[in-house]
Amino acid sequence: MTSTDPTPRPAVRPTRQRRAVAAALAGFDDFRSAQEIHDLISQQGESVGLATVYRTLATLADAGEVDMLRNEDGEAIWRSCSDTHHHHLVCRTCGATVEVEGPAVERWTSAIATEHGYADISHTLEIFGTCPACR
Amino acid sequence: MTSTDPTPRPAVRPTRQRRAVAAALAGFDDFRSAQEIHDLISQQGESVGLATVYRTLATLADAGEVDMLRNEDGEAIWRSCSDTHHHHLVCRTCGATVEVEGPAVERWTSAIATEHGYADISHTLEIFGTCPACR
DNA sequence: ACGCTGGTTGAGAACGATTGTCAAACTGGG
DNA sequence: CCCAGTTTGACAATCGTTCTCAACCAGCGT
Repeated sequence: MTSTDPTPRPAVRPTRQRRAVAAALAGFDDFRSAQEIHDLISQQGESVGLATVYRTLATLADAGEVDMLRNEDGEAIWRSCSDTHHHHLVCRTCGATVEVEGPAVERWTSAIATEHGYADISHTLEIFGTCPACR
Repeated sequence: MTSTDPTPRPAVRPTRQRRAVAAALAGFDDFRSAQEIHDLISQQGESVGLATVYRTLATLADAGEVDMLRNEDGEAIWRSCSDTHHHHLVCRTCGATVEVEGPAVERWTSAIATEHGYADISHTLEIFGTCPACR
């Protein structure tokens, strides 16, 4: 085989819209809803459809380039993230976010899961509180 | 004071509808959506409006008598629960649920939060996996 | 540079969960 | 039995998110 390109070739094209979303994500470090991100893009003079924002965020989330989690109302909120596994400490008033790591927690969850015979484990852990500035 | 009834008097009345929701909740031990609970009630011959199911579930959740969490689609799902603080190990295939407790995790989250100056802490922690029966 | 092919986009409709509205029905106390 | 405050239900209204589909654009071979 003459390097028959084994990769399925995702064919993700670098378009103006995707750049705009990436730029918007780079502009803040707390979690924002798709609507807010859409608004931010508009304020930056760009024009990107809301549906496209959703599509792009979903793609980025699949690629592991952004974190997506749900706030207490069940809305999806996103932000760019580091590539290591971590969790978040989020201010429920202003949204200020701190990435935290807890090896012990990771160990605990897999131990618990194994103990009950569960396989293929994943978990969600988010901490909400009021940050110093908002108290 | 002659016991001037300092409580705002919640006046939660035991109605047919509330009993029906409670009965439905007692009928299963995994998490179900409001719609599913509503359907279950119908199948049991009772007739309760969907809005009432939502209202009742919200009330029960406030009272701490049911757990409410969100599945991966962001939908709210409920089930009756024990009264101690705990988390869940949920099978992502069949929904089988195990309540788990992790004092260490509770301690860790509050420690992390305090360390960063966050107050009034709450947290969510759910573990998803494939149960023995579904493997 | 030109045209083709398939990924991408946008506007708006469609959707589905959840909440709000408001008059009618119900509950418990007096 | 009456009254005042709760609760309910049918349905409209929200709201976040996804779908639809024709127009558009990027990369590639010629």
